[in-house]
Amino acid sequence: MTNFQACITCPFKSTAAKTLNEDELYALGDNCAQASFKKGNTIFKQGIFSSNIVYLKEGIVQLHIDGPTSEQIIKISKGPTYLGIPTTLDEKYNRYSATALTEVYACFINIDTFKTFVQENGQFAYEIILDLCKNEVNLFNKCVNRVQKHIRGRVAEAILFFAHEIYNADSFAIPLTRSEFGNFVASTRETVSRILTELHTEKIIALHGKHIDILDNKRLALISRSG
DNA sequence: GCATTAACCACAG
DNA sequence: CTGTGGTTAATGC
Repeated sequence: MTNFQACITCPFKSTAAKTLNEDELYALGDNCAQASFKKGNTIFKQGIFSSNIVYLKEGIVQLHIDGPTSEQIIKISKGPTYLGIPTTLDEKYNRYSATALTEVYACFINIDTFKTFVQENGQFAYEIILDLCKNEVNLFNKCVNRVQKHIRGRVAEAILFFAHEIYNADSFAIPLTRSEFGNFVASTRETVSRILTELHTEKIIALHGKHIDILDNKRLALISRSG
């Protein structure tokens, strides 16, 4: 099975890839490979040599880094999105890892092909830069919030993040264990567990294991804001 | 001092 | 793996 058809007709094309002309799309198809991953699989790993840009077509992924004391979840991303541009373009070895939180379909794009597009197609390069910019600003905010908000605010923010950015719904199942959730909001599983039951008894959310229904968006947003 | 916050520990289901 | 209770260190009033 050849790839180039897949790229031309791919329904998950990135905004950047939409700027590519037919020849470039064929080139992309010839220089990338698709792979699928099951929940828990490693997509790429910190410290391992990397020569591909990863494009996440479908699925949810956690990016994590081996910190001074333990593994730290940096970010949770949902496809379609690029995954490893910062860790591939400028670095010989991956500076962080990506692990599937759901079933994942991803394309591994040859780095030289990707670089050629950036160098020769200004529109493509612009869309990539735009993406990286949004990302950086977003992470700046996350960084400040993680340091300055109280744990209740961070948990509330995380719930709203899943609702708005990942599931686009007020009812969903968190793709993390309590322990991972704790890690994600820079806290512990015990504390997160307590806050969640608190929010439940306060009728701000309905909680059934990993399932969360947001009952009171206003109060949740208030808690997220006021920290 | 006294209260609050949140981590750490331990144990049960 | 998760929830809960007790303990404790740090911080604020």
